[in-house]
Amino acid sequence: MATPRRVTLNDVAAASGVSRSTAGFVLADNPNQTISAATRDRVRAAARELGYVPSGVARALREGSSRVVVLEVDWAYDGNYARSYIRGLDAELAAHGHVLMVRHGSHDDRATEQIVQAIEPRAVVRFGESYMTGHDLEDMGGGWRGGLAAHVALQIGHLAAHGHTHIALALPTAHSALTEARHRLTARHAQTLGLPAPVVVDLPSPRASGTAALRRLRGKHPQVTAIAAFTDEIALRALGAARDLGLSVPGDLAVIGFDDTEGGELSVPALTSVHIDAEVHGRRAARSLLNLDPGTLDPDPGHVVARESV
Amino acid sequence: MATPRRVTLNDVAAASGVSRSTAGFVLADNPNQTISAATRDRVRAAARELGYVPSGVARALREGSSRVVVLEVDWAYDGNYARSYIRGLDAELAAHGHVLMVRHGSHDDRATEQIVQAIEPRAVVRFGESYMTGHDLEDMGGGWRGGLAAHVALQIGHLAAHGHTHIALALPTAHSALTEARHRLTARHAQTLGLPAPVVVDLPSPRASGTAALRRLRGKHPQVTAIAAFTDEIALRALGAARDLGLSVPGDLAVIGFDDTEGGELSVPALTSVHIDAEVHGRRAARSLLNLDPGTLDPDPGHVVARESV
DNA sequence: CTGAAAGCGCTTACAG
DNA sequence: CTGAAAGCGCTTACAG
Repeated sequence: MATPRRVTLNDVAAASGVSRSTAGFVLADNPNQTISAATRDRVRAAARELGYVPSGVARALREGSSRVVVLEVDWAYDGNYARSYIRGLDAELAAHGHVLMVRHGSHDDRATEQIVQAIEPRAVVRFGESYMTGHDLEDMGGGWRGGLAAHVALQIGHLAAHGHTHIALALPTAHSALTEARHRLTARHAQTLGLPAPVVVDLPSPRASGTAALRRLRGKHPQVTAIAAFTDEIALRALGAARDLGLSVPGDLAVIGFDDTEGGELSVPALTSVHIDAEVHGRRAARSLLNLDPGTLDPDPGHVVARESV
Repeated sequence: MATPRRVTLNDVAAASGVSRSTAGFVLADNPNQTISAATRDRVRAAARELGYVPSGVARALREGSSRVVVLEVDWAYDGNYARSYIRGLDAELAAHGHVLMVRHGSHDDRATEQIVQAIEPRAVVRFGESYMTGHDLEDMGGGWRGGLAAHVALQIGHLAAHGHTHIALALPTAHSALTEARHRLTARHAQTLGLPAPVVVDLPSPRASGTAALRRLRGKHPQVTAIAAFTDEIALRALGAARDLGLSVPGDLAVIGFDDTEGGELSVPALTSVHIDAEVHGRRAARSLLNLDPGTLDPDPGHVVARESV
């Protein structure tokens, strides 16, 4: 079973009776070359007929980088944000002849280095990066219009609208630029609303540890009546801990999630959360990476899904 | 800011005063060439000093495929199986100079084709494939020893041990080779235990649909006292549906998950599930892909985490 | 309007 | 023990 030899540009050239150069110019739609319509048609037909697909590897060697974009993500993510972001990024890259690959796990520089050496991607993106900054994204990334700041405002605003003033922000154990940004934005919005600065709490897994952490929080900060969680996952831990402590939710303690997962829809009580559609974030990130005009797509503003936990 | 030109084999050869060929032979540890120890040392030192890293792209062009392995995964997965599988696969590939990349989303052939064209990976693996088959994996993949069959036996056996005889298997809406395998293996093990063939049920999202589906199941198959779910995620839907119907768990209906997620630990009632560590599966899949000796690693047999739902 | 040629960086059969 | 050379498949400046 010899692997069928791949169809190359040479084959296309031979089949259409032109030189490889000419075939290449036609297929690349090279604007600095004028090729007769007849030749163009012949070359295109031959390419189609032979099922010619350019070798990405050869192209990458020639051009200095491949048409691959690598997205680095940490482990925990299953919310709507990640899914829709990746969907958007993927679709937009595909529309411009690029391919998205994701790299999982904790990312030290050595691993990234290895990938760069292995496939020389056009770009390496860290998940969540454009969500925080968005400098060049006209207020879309970290901004107040459909960005992280806006989503934080939705979360804290919902709690405030239900009369909560002393809020704890539950962040994951491992800090990152994104947790910092969340903290900063949350504090800023609380201030805007005239609320005291939120205290930060770590509600770790497994369940018993989370419960212990919530008990400590209640002891140290008895005024806290609501928890704003970094993710639904962490909000679910808050729910479990509250239950272990015999606290009623939302009576004794309100809990609001972030990024609306299915787990939140099914929890007891059902979790109130911020729903975020990041497809446009993904699309714009793709365009920005490819140095294309960002376009006029507006990010979805997000909304609170009010269920039972606030 | 001119990008610092990459260090090539030519640079190493020049720096150590040998030809490119000789440098190449040394760095590849080519066994058909005898190179004097002095030369070898000079070349190695120069490579180290210059920070030489071979270009994966050039190598791929020359060798016909890159040292990249692509893992295709569908969307929903966040259990221990996937994490540990990917961890093992990644580590083992890395140990042999390869890099793992994952491709997300539903995988039509066109997308796969594009990736193959773009980076010519050494292999493309579908997530879960080796879990089902495992022909060449000495009973490890689909087999009864630390494989899918064994894990299914754990799940159904736990239900049987609690006196359940009429079991429903909750499969995802979208069928695949893996759902087929689960069904087949579940039916087989039920038969082994002398139980009637399990009925299959689809408990879809959103919550209301899942509830309706469970109601129909109860109407049609009133004898069913337990649900064995394809994943924890689906088990959680069963829990939500049972709650909506006023059913007590496990009193009126027992539910057992699969692949032990954090969501199951936090649910109400807490979910009993099958815990699976697939690191060895991942490692052996890597070795098999690379045509290496599978080694002597034994897969973790898995175990039931008994909580409150059975 | 079209073609011959160079070169991206590597591996390795072949000739000394 | 070491080197000159071919070739993987592409793109594109240059010469006709």
